[in-house]
Amino acid sequence: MRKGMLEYCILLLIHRQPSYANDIIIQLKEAEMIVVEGTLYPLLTRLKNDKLLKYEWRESTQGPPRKYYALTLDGEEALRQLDASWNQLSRTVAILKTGRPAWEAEIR
Amino acid sequence: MRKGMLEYCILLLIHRQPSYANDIIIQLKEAEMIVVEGTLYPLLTRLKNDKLLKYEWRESTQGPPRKYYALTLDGEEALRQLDASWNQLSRTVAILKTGRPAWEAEIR
DNA sequence: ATCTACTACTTTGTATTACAAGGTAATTAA
DNA sequence: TTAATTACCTTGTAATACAAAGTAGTAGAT
Repeated sequence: MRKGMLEYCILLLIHRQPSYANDIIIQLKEAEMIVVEGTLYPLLTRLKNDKLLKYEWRESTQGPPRKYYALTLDGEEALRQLDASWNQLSRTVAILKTGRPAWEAEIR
Repeated sequence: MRKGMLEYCILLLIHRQPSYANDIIIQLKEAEMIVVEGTLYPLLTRLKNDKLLKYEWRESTQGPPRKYYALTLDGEEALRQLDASWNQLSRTVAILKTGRPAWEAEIR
């Protein structure tokens, strides 16, 4: 069920604050979405190639430098699209649960 | 983003009322989730093989007989699991949108 | 100085989900 | 008997995510 959600979650997260891979893994874990490196790195690379993300190298006080990712303008636009898709998906589930659209759920 | 959601949506729908393939496509379309035959039939077959669904043949007044699918006990249990996963996913998105869990969203 | 541990990033192979396209078979109507 | 309709099924492909293994830069201990 989580498939395809990861991209959305990552864009949400980076939209709040530029982050590097380990930041992202930790923050997703706090939101109870477990992700491993082997999933995350290829996805970040793809999002960068698709021009939704950009990155800059930043020095770390304890270890090698890190790629800090941030949204591009295209990324902001993609995030708005994904917000819309998520809202649509929520409505779909609500309809399928009740048999009618959520906005008329209160009708007796 | 919809990946993996289809199984949940189908179980939700069949839980409400036993249905055959075309019923399911129409009801999903009403809930604004578009699915085609080539996706649905293999999925129904898999869910049957996994013992989450069972079916019975029913005559139709205008055409060949139809396979009406219904949930098995295992299917009901799987649906409860998927409900929990969906609720978790909703919480995750809420957390990632605000930076904090939804249940403390009202704190000023 | 160099060895070790740690951190960060990367690659390869595999399973799963969904779609596109095309195909088979039963029923009804012309 | 042919054509149209309905219902179900199969094959090949793309995308997502994971497991596992690998590469390389930095810091600290000896």
